[in-house]
Amino acid sequence: MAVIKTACSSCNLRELCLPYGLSLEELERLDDLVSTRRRIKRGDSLYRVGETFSAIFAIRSGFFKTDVLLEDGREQVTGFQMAGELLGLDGICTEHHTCNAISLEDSEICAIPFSRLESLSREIHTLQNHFHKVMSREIVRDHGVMMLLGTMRAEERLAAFLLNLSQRFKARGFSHTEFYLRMTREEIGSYLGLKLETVSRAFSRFQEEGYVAVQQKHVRLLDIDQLKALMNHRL
Amino acid sequence: MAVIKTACSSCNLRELCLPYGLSLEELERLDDLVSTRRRIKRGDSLYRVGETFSAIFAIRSGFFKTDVLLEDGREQVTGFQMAGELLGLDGICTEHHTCNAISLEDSEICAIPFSRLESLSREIHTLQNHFHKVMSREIVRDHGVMMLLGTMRAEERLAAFLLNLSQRFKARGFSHTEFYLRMTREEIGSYLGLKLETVSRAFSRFQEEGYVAVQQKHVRLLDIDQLKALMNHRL
DNA sequence: CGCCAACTTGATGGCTGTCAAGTCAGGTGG
DNA sequence: CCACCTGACTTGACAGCCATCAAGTTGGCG
Repeated sequence: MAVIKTACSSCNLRELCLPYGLSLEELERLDDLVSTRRRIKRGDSLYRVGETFSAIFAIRSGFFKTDVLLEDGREQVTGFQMAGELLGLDGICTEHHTCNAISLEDSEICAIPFSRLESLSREIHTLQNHFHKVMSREIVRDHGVMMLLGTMRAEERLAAFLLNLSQRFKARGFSHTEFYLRMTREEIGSYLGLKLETVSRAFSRFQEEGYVAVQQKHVRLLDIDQLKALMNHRL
Repeated sequence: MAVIKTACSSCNLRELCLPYGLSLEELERLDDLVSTRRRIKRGDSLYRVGETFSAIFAIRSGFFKTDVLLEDGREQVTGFQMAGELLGLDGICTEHHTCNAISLEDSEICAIPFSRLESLSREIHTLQNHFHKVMSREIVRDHGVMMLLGTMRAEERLAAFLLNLSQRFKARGFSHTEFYLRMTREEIGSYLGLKLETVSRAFSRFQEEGYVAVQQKHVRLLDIDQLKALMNHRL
């Protein structure tokens, strides 16, 4: 677990991450707060259910999943997170983490001690408001997932999932039509409320229809409009 | 839309609602902020998708649902809210509401202008932290719903739903074994990702098994342990 | 009293889960 | 460098849960 000094002011994710909208002077104050950067190896967890919560984490590079486990072993993946996104918001309410955060590739995160974040956001209005927006965005995102799980059929869910990834890669300057999936079919399935075989079959059908080209974890979106249509109506 | 002056300091929900943990002096400052109480008639909406967000709302009495609509008409109920709970957190991130909040019985709400809530929580640490916890709790709650929608079967979902209501009524001093459902079978179904017929059948089976006694919207929980067992394992 | 929305119950079908076999890709060790 | 091994993935056959369609019942309200 390497620890490196980091600086938001020089981070190229600052327009996506917590610093969004801050002035230079404010940025420097945030630098003091973001104390440590940590490397997390693929497969390792950043935090686990039950651990005491003391910091939220910004992903500097890499890819994570969060999941919740039921007593009988069933797993629900609650989200996939990429660079610039925050992890750990679930821990605020009970001061203990309520899900597991597991890295899906070698990653780097910035730890932000929560009590100090609260102090600073009492002083910097912009930071306070932005943090509230980030939490609210998480709530809205969750509502989208509930919609997906509650009303959509298998292929609609997968289309929505791919389009969401596409958009997020685009926002980070990567190709929005071609990318590698960091997660397994089983993890996609868990997120979408489907079995891995169903995910696999949906991929195959998308390929037959010419909407996507899939080879294992490599995906190319060939017809985004069709995917959108498929997600909205039911064709 | 009647407007009445209200006071957190004299509200009997203050231990459940936003004032939780505040000192008397702090409570009085919150009173200044919670400007208006409003009555919402059954079936009316408190806010709708797209409206500009300016305040969050605390439910003083009554019962609400929040829902999201898909272009093709599909509805997902994202939650049911009762006295002491907050509505409108979804609107913070875009400054526009992203779901509809509809009252399921005649209700009263307190409007809390959001910018003033932010100001005050920059001054009152306790209020700031409590507000963060409320938002975080909402995120955790959503994860629970995702688990429910993603991994549970119809009867498990209904059992989880009934037990959740039971617990929340209990926290408000009402019977946790006997209550009226404010929502229709269709709304329960939408929340649980099921069709109304499936909800109805699950109720009937619970009744046959002696777990509950149902008559339309009146529910009595007869065997809470069995319901819990049904939710966790799969029997 | 009659209407209508909400609910219950039955019959049928289809989507997705389950079980099983086989393929593919990447990593390890000889 | 190649053979082997393992985990991830694909594909097929079948089954079951829940959706759909349909008819009938109940209860509340004008």
